[in-house]
Amino acid sequence: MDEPRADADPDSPEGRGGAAAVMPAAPPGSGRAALDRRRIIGAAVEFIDAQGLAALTMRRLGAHLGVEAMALYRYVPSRENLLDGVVEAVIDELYGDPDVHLEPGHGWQDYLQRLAHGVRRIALAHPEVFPLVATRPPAAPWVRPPLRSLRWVESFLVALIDSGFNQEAAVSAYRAYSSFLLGHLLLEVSQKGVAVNAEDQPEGVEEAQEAADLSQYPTVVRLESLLSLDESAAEFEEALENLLERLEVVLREGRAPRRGDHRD
Amino acid sequence: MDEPRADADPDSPEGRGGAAAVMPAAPPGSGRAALDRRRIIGAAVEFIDAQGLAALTMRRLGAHLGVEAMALYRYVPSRENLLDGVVEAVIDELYGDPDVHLEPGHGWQDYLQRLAHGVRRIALAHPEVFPLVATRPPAAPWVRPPLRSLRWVESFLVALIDSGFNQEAAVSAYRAYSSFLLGHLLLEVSQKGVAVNAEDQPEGVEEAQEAADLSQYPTVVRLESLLSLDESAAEFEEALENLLERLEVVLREGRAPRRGDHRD
DNA sequence: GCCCGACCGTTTACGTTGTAAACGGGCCGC
DNA sequence: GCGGCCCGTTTACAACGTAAACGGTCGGGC
Repeated sequence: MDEPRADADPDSPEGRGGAAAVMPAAPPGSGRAALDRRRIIGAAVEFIDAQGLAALTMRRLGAHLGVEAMALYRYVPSRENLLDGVVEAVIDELYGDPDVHLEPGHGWQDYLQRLAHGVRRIALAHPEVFPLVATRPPAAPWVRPPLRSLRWVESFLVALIDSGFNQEAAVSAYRAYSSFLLGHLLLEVSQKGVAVNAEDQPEGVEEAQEAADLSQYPTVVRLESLLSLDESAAEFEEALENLLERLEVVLREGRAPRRGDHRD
Repeated sequence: MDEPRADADPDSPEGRGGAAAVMPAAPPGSGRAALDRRRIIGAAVEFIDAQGLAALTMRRLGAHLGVEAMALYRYVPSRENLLDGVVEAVIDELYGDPDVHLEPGHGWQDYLQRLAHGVRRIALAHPEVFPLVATRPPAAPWVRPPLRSLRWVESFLVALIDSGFNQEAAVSAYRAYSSFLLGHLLLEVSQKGVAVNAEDQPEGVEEAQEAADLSQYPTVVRLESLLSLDESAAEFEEALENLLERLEVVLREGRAPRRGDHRD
């Protein structure tokens, strides 16, 4: 069971080394491993990946670390702050990804491609965490999900400006890129979540009743197999390429991608 | 304060009649208004809009309705189910929107435009509810947020197929459309949420410290005013038009928008 | 006219949650 | 060797979601 497939998604966790996790610098002989903020947050990520966000409780997380709940409060001021830390830790995995670079050595398109796939890899590795990445209120208005890190925003803007984008175009590209990633990845992980929930209760009774309801929606029924196909990887790639092409036009025309209404 | 501006966003709540709310059919002389599922869900939407999702408690919602918490359980099996109802009620506001039609009378582009703006109006009217719309696990894999209603999925597919899209193209368009809406609107409401939170604590101390941190990100600092500009309406419009153009090409070429790699 | 069961909101109760506060033990420098 | 500090535990409490029992207020059958 669970063997890697030939046509595996290059961003899926199985397609790579396996645990691309946050890895709290493991215990190098430290006996039982001392508690500290990083270890706690790492354990929280693990826990959410395994049990889901709703199951994360201070007491349960404590138990997972072999400690009482209150011990966590010496390193983490509150559960809310812990969740902020979880979000930060997860997107910080980008720094450890050898395929994503802070500086564009091979052009801005290569840079954006690598960055996008890096974020997608994170989303797929932590499907239960990603909705948190998507919805937690950002620290500042211009730090947008899912790229919620000043360092990446800076990197992004510099990369594009250095490649010839003017300021307005770079900022505009940042926004378009953010919504592209957010929409595609949130949809993808939410769909994945449904898939695993669905194989939990194959009861039969509910299925029949649900299918009966469907009689009012003949087109949905007719296209059900098409609709159920998971082509997320291809769609992601296609939409990303389309976005890059759009940005290329913007760059070549040297304008901000404003209301240009060339409708032909 | 709070007066409508000249360049008002046509999808913003102030730009239209005001409360586009769910309106639980008001009390037509029924004294104190009987409890029922619709009224409870309507009150929940109101409550979340006003106080935020985290503040919604069975006891508080009961109090808001002049009733004890346990009374709600006669009409709603659980808080989780109540939230599902909230999501459903909010997207069902689409049916009451006179500018959105279930059937495309003026072509598929008009149909998609109206639908998109209808959803955007809902997102802006209920910014605290929209993340719920975006992240709650859908009932079936092909019911995607934010258009989480079989009736609208059916309507969407029929509209496109009747307009000449083949089945694959219609399904593909449904996916692209969903992620477009999800990404743009989630980003927009999350940004709006930060804006209102930001004007709560203008302390000065934190601001200075935060600004100090920014010294490492000179480009972000330099572009701060550009980054803070809210051009959501224009960006939404532009991305929507781009999507429609893409779909138009797909339609004209009579292909499914698969891996076509014409890279020129 | 009376009574009875159905409806529907209240009361009470329980286990779980996040977190404040007091506690105590083991290790360190003096 | 001993006082203080670091850090995990204990105890405590208010608030939560919800199960169960309760009671009042009806409308209809005898």
